[in-house]
Amino acid sequence: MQILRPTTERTRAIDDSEKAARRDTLLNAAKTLFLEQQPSLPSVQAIASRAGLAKGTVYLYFSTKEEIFISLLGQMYEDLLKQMNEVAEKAADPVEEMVESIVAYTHENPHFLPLASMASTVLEQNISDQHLMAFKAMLFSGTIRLGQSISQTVGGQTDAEACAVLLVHTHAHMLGLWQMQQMPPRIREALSRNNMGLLAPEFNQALRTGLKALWGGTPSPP
Amino acid sequence: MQILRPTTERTRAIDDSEKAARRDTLLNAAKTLFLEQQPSLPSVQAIASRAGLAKGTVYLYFSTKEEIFISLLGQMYEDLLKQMNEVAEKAADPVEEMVESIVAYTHENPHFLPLASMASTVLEQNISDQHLMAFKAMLFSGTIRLGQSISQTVGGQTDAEACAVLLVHTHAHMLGLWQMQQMPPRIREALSRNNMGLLAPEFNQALRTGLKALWGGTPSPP
Amino acid sequence: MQILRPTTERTRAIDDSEKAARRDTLLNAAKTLFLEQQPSLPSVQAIASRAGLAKGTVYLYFSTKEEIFISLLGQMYEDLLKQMNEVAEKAADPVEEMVESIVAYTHENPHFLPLASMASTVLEQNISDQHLMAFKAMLFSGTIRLGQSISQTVGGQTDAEACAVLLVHTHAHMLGLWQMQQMPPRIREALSRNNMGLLAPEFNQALRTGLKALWGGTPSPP
Amino acid sequence: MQILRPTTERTRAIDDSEKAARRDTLLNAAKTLFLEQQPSLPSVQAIASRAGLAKGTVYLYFSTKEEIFISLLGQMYEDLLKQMNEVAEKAADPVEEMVESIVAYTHENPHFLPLASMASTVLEQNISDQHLMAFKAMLFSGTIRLGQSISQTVGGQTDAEACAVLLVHTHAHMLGLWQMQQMPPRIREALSRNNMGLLAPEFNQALRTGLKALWGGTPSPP
DNA sequence: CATGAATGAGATTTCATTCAT
DNA sequence: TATGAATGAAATCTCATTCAT
Repeated sequence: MQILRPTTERTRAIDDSEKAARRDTLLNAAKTLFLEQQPSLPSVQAIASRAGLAKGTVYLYFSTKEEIFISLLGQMYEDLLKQMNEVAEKAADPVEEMVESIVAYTHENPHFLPLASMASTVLEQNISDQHLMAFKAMLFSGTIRLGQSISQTVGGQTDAEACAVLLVHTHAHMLGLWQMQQMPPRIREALSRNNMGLLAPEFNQALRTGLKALWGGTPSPP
Repeated sequence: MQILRPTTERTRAIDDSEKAARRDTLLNAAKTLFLEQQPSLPSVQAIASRAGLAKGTVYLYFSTKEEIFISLLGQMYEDLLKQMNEVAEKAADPVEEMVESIVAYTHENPHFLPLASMASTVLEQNISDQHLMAFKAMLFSGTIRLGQSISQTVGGQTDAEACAVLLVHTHAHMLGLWQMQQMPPRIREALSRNNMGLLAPEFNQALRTGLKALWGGTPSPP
Repeated sequence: MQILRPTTERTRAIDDSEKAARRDTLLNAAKTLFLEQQPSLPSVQAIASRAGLAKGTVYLYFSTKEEIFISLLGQMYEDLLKQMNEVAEKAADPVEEMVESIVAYTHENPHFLPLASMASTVLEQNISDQHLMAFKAMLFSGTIRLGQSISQTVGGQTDAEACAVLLVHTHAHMLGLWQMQQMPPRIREALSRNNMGLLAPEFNQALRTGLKALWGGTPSPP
Repeated sequence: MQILRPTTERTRAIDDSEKAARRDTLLNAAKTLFLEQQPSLPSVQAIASRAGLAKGTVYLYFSTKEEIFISLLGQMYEDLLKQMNEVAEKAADPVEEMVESIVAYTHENPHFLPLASMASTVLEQNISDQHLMAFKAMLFSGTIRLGQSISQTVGGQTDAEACAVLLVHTHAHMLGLWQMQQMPPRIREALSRNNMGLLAPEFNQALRTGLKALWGGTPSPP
């Protein structure tokens, strides 16, 4: 009696879970290739080959290449927001821990900020309004929810909405800082040699500094 | 004795001023076209035609298309830094006035932030190390200088270096905020209709808020 | 005693009449879609969807897309030949009435001539020899039969074979005329505006003229 | 002193005659390939390779693949009309000689009728209105001119306009006949084996028969 | 019988850059 | 210096057909 049949042996994704798995395979292939050839998006052919599928198959799961990467990015935002939420709910010093959460996340997901930086200039240019709105809606609800968590944790003095606004600024700050320090290693070294390291701020440290300033008005619980 | 020959009839730029003029013609054409078809960069053919020149001629003045736009962007950063410097030197409330200076500049130069947002992901990917370093060096010295001005204006409690660091954060914040609110008008409207306006913060106002928080620790002169 | 089970709920065509019905459903879907998007053949996916079936099911009934349309075309030729036969058997002026029969048929079946025009260049390129021969055989026997009818009606001076040859010419003439006048409406209007209407002859009238000339030698019965 | 420099050594078509030559090279490559793989149009890549040029170069001379073939077809119609004109001007029996002219032309240019048969269903579907109108205008003026020649030759009883109309019918008949006899050799043989040769009329002979009937009313000069 | 996931060949077109003239 | 012809690498996306389920 056969019970265990490895799903990987199926050549067709028939039910929804198999389809989701195949979608994930494609997303992973896209992620891997993007990491290899940053900052340009890999071609659909390359993604398909890496996933062991045909080019046409990719278009069964995503309707444009950019949709693949928005999807990847959306997943990451969701993960990050969830992780920050968990932190916010039990943190003694939410700001400090949020920063650490972001820093850790970007470290574990090195394609997150490169992709996030392409969102407005590249990715959002070739996806349907519907997908874009879904992405934004997810971002919105996650931000609101996180704002509420933080507000509750730090006490009543900062309301949820103010927290949400601060989160938007946090996001902007993170994006901008990352782009500033983003450059080919040889350029970074050259800047460093010429004492212009100011222009290539170390991301983690700069983020801590920046966010503390931004959230500074928010009193930590005594 | 100079024989009068109308410069407009000359088809070749012989001396340096003529060359500079031709370069400017190209930069202006590039700027105009970019404004028309944001957020994608216009083609070299389009830039050349708009400038009344042939495609090959563009490559006598710039070695890649991206170099044109980095050049345009560099000019704008220079202008903005200079303008902020003037403000910083005589401002009563430097932070307030710096924000207004940025807001005014971005208003007068609507291609500034779109281009700045493409710097790390698009423009810097296809220019020579040399040009990139020149761009960074200009940015560096401008930042240092502005930091000094601000430091002097606000008094000795905040040193020049700290001001430079704050300027880097200011830059990051501006970039990130702009990217967050950047989206097709119909998406903006849809967000607004769904009470998700939080995700499309009004740039000027958000920048004021953000920068005040960032610079907040800096005491204004009594 | 037949148990009532609504045929529409059956998802499988078991007996031959059900299979024929399903085939007809597909043919109708193909016809409708072709009329909508002339002059290109609709996709198999579109035909299947319109018929309420899956794409793979189409291939249970036809082995290529072109076979669907050859089938449709064959049906129409059969109908037309039959209709002309009826006319020929009792007509006072067979040529005159044949023309009217064709004109009426093409009017009632607007997809007939567009498809017939694609026969040699598109449809016949992707069907099996067997199907092509069946199509030709049907055409042949129909032509022969009609030739005999006409021959009998008009009297012994024109033999059946000569009539069949004239029918082949009739067919050719009809096809060619239709293709000449076939063009996008805006082009037709432009031709008309420039007094080049000669190139877009009105089909019905031109067919009458042409066929009268072709059959002219055939004496009508006194 | 170098005088003769073979134009074929130039790698760039600078002046108009060189450009025309290059266009011809492409048209010839297209013609050759079409003859080899009739009835499908060769790919642009194949045409470019055959011409010893790059794919992009093709698009400097033609804006779509279909434009190449309409151009080829237009050239052929022009040649044929001119040739028929010469014949008509001095022929004793214009109809007879016109038929021979067509037969000879189609024999020497075996890609003529295959392409002409694709005109309305394939070629005209992907070219600009402008090119299509130019094609039609050429056809129109050639037809008018030929009609006048014929009218003059045969004497005043058939006016030029009637001749033009007959030419349109001649064209239609030729197209239709060719399509009827057009089929893969093995099918032709099978028809023949089954005594269905009627359906694959020998083009030259059938054309003679058809055109004589069409032009029959036109009295030859005594 | 029916399904629809998977395939993968193919086709068009753009455009930055080079380099012969 | 200036030109613009030529290049050719991409890149996206469609769709007829197959075949595992």
